[in-house]
Amino acid sequence: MDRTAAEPAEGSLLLDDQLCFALYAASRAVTARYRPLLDELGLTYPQYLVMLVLWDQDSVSVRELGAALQLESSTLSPLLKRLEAGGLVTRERRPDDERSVAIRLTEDGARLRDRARAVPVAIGDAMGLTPEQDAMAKRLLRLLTVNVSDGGSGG
Amino acid sequence: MDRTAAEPAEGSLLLDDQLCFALYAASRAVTARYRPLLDELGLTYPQYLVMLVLWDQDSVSVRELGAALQLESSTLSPLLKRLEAGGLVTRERRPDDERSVAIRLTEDGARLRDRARAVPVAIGDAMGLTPEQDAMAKRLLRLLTVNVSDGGSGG
DNA sequence: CTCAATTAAATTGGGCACTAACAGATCGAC
DNA sequence: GTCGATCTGTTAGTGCCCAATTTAATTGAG
Repeated sequence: MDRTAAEPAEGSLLLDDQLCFALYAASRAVTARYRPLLDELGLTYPQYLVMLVLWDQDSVSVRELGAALQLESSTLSPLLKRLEAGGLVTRERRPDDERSVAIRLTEDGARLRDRARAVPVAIGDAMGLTPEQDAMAKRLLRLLTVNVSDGGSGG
Repeated sequence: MDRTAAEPAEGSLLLDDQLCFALYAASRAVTARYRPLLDELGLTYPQYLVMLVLWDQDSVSVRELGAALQLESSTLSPLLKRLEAGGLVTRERRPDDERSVAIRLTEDGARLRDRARAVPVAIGDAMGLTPEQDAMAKRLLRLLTVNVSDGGSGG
């Protein structure tokens, strides 16, 4: 079995031994790759993620968006105002609970979906992973996210 | 319906089909997990990454740091000024090439290394991946980073 | 029921990070 | 000495998190 590198020591402080750095670098590289594609749609990367949720399920509250994207409302509020200013969504208080704000697509926002369809195809192509590698990466990243989020220190 | 194992459609716009979202969420979750540990060291997460480089190799230029961390000088300059203000590093022009700025650890900065040793251990524990999963994740993330950075559209 | 306290949802403000675009200084070649 | 290239720093805009505030709904004591 050929192994790319030796097993790093348990408490290594070398940058290249850190999974966290590989994760951080990959995340920024992917976001950078999205940028020119999303520029054409007039979206930033987090805005694109919000639109993905709305294209799947229209009329969600800020709180529900935060739950889906694991983002705080203090991140979403200004972001949603920019989407509203761009004419892609509307924001209005829910009549039955005026603490909540319902986010809905405008016609422009709904129309953008067709143009956005090319984006994940192009990115998937650029990522250059086999379907098996893609599935494995998603599985590992979700496991990591769950473990790290749950305050669990269990191995 | 259960589509956890199903192969997502090529051009799916569902949030949960996107590897990019799994990556983005994992990256933020890991950073959040680091926060309380790094708070005790008086470091932010990117500052910690810079310190990892310096603990391995003292006296590096801004350019070299940028190459190691894949960050621009416009990110590093203010970050390094904060580290300098915190008394962890010094910045001075290189005598042989006064365009370059040499970043060096102060005694406090060097001393911090011992306290930092517990950090990757705690994080590794929280991540809860087996050594095989950890190695696989790093391998996939690096492959992803290279593919996505190289402008390659190859599959 | 009425009023105060508590909880919930969203917003606002401040600090750090990231990017793109630009400005200053220095080096090397000529 | 001039010119192009290199290295660093600065500025403006967005995103992210934390802490504090505002507004609305709920709960509890009388």
